Amino acid sequence: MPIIVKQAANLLDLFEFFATTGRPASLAELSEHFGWPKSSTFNLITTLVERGFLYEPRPRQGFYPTPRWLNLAQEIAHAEPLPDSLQDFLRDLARLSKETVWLAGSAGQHAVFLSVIESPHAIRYTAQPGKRVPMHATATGQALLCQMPDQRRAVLLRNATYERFGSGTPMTAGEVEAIIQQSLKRGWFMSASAYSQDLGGVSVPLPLNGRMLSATVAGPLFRMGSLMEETAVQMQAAVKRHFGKDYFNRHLPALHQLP
Amino acid sequence: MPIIVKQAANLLDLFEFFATTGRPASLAELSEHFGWPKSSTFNLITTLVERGFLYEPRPRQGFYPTPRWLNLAQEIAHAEPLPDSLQDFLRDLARLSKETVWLAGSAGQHAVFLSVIESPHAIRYTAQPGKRVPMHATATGQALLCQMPDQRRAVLLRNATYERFGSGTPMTAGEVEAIIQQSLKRGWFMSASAYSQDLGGVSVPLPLNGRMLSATVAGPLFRMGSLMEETAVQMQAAVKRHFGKDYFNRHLPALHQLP
DNA sequence: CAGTTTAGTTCATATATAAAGACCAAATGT
DNA sequence: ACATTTGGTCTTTATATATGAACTAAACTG
Repeated sequence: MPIIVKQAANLLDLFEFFATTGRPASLAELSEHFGWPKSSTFNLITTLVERGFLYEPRPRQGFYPTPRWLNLAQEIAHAEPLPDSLQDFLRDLARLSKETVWLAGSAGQHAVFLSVIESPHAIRYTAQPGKRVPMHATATGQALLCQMPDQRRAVLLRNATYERFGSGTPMTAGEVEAIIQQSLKRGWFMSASAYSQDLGGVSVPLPLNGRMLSATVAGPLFRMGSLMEETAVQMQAAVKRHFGKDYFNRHLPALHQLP
Repeated sequence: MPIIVKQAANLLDLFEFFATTGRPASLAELSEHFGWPKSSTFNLITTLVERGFLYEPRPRQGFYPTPRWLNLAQEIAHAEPLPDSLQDFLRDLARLSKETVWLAGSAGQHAVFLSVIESPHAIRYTAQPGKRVPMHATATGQALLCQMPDQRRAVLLRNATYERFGSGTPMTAGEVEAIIQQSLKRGWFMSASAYSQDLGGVSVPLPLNGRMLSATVAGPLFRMGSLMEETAVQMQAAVKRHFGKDYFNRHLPALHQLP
């Protein structure tokens, strides 16, 4: 249903492939690995080479991405950075909670993870930047939704596709809206197996100079279950420490402030 | 003639676009900027969003690449790094020569710039990682060619397309081979307007743990013209400083060593 | 060094896809 | 509150493109 541009997606696959293998790869290897016809693989590689994104570190030992990727990615990240204060804040959360923590933004009907610090526990929630979860069915997403103008939120929730992911998945726009209002009154957003099985999490909205973000702490329900309220208090305190005592008053008056 | 995968190239264009503008862009903006139909632009953006490579920093203010790009690029760069010693070496060359210096590897018939430090002079040679120049017609490329097994070099030179770029461009495989032999005997590779007009440069081959690299110092001919020999001596000395006194003996016995 | 296997390249064509245009929604201005 | 403009989405189809197959060149192997 969604229109995927095949060769753009293939290029991303290739990019991810090199990131995980970390080794040069020959045409034959790539063709084999992805199940692409040799000729197609050839064309794609040629394109990348022509544009200076792929080279041969060692003669006849295969191709590898040039530092150009890193260069461009750094320029991009540098121009519209997640402020250092945010990274500090995240690190703080990670340290206090010992669970996996992340920052998310929005993209259509989904929340996208922008920065992740994984828990040190062996059993933990695992994710990386770029991971997407449905906005309406997750605490992370709801903490984004609550920052939108009412009208836009209404539109988004109307167009959402309501699928049952777990026991607590909301199935109508009304339900989601109710959860959001209730969460604002409570002061934090909660998820407990609504989207990811056995996952418990606490999210807070985090508007920052016009950017619409949210922060989440999450882990296995058996660890998080009883600690949610406590985690929420910690999170709000951390927000105030990092972004100013009156941060919520100024940017999120609708959110209940915990003691 | 070369087969370019259009949508892969478009994706690269988009990537580069964000790196240069550094701002979020809406579908309409992108469509307008590239002259792509709205529908095509939509499809491409959708693909990127679906894969977690694009998000909306601010509601309705357009899309921007997620940190995922940076993440992957860092993993890639980290797994097969240009050693720090190489970067130090480059910096040293830049400081000594006050000209633009770079490191290059090979990709098909071209040399690709992997790392560049630009001259502080207002009039200087400008380049960035990913830039490609024909292997047979540049000092940078010839310094790579000389490291190949004779047979591979022969094949490459046979398949090369000989185009006249400037006064000194070699036009046959034989000419290139002669230049290479002569340069090895001299101890360094020279270019003077053979490919880039008014550009003078000195290159040395730089094989490093199996990798086939070359280093080049280049600037406008009016500055470099009389300093080539001197620059070459400095470069060889720098190589010995950074990679060991007997580096050339061990890795490049064919290269004449300057006093 | 000849024979065999593997790797890379080219090309015609069936097929998947990019794009034109119509449509819809939501801001913005009056 | 209405009209207008702007931004985003959907669908159909002509067309550009991905690919199978055939080919060439290089690397092994005994």
